[in-house]
Amino acid sequence: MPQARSIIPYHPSLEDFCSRCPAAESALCSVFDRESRRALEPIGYQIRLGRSECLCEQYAPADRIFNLIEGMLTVERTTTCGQRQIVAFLFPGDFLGLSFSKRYDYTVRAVAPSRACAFKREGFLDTCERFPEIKARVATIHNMILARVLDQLFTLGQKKAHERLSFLLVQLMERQRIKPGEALPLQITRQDIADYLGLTMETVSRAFTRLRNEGLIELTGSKQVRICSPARLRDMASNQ
Amino acid sequence: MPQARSIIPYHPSLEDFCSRCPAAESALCSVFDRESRRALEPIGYQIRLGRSECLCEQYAPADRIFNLIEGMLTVERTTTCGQRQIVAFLFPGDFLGLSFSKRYDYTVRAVAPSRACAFKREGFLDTCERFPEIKARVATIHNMILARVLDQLFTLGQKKAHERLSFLLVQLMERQRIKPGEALPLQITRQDIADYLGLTMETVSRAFTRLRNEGLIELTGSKQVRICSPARLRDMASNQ
DNA sequence: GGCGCGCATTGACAATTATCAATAGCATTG
DNA sequence: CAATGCTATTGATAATTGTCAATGCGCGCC
Repeated sequence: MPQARSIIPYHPSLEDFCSRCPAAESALCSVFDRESRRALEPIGYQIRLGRSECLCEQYAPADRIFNLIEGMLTVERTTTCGQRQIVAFLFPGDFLGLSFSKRYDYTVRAVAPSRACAFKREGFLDTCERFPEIKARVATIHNMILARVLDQLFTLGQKKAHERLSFLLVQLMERQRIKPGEALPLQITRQDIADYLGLTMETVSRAFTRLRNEGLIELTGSKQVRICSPARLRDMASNQ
Repeated sequence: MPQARSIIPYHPSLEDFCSRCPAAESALCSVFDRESRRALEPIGYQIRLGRSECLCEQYAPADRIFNLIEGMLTVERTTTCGQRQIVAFLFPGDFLGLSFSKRYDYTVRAVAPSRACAFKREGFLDTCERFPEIKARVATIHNMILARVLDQLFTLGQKKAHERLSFLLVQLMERQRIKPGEALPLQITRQDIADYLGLTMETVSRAFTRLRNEGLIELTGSKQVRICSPARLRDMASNQ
């Protein structure tokens, strides 16, 4: 398993980092004031990840928390017998690490070149103590995570292959704020999609073909989709 | 949808209620001292539920939180087209209600005659404010819920019918603290199991037969199982 | 005890998805 | 540009699960 390639100390230009951060308005740290941010400096890093490198690995001590700035990550679990389940895709602004136990329960892997802020867990929690808003924010995030996982659970339990794929496409569209008609960049492989939806690569591929034949999507490349009819796709995902 | 049948005001014998509560050592309220318990009196009820009656319903205003004392509940979501997904089974001592939004996202239904304590949400939260332990406790509970849902997600995404059933049986065994060899009371129907595991009733039935034929379980009645080999059942659930 | 009702099991068959294999597309590299 | 390797698509077939129907079992009710 490839590990993080380059780790860049957070200082000295943290002001720069944060003021130019593309995830600034959605990231957790946006609630911190300038002073607290300075307090975060000595415990912070910025991490760059290449494709398929890991931000953290299942069973490793959970001593850091992260904020994704740029790129796309998967949260996944793999069994000894090689089955992999992806439980989430993460996008810029997403925060991770606090809901886990002493050790990471999941491996977080980059599907595209990514950039993340990492903080020593303890120090970060100490800083958080001084911000009541942040607790509410973390609680909200946790609720959102639970809600998403429950949506996924419902999908895996009740839906057919093409419905599951519709569900994922709608979700990716919303999370990446793609407007109707705009091209949706997938970034992930068919295998990633399969491991998220509890299917095989081949079934996912056939589901793509089916949605294309029904005129719901256009495949403008194997990793780029145009959503022709978001409404009908949504119906496909939720209803019948 | 049948609603809660009998609602009994919490007072006047709250002391009695709590001191005799079979869920006392595991329930959330165990951290409250005598004084706080008195503060809960005016906002508390005790609710009795008959089979298939609901403690709360999807989309209803989430103004109450609950502690299950006796019986067994399902947490479920149903779509307009009639598909039902059970996301959890609840047992005495289990706490529910705080992770939800303004409205309940799920229906909570009794699968057996049950008894629960209900508290007005606001008042309960106010009381909680005075107990720092309770926040940690609630956080722990939420993490446990998330962990359980993720286990279920993994099962639905990666496992075959008989493996899914093994997973559920192991879980029921552990949650009800059944010792090896002891009879495991199921309480739930085959349909409930199917709706939890993302299968049909018939497939669940066949999975039972298969586990029986392989000598992992004995069916001592359609709602009572003896686990012959917990270890092998666990293997079946997790491994291959 | 007999009757009826609901739930569980089993069988036959259909639909869906997985598996295996072949081929195609596409990008990177020498 | 050809070669290579990886990913995606498609086809044929097998395995799994769903659907529909028949039967069995247990339990409460008269």
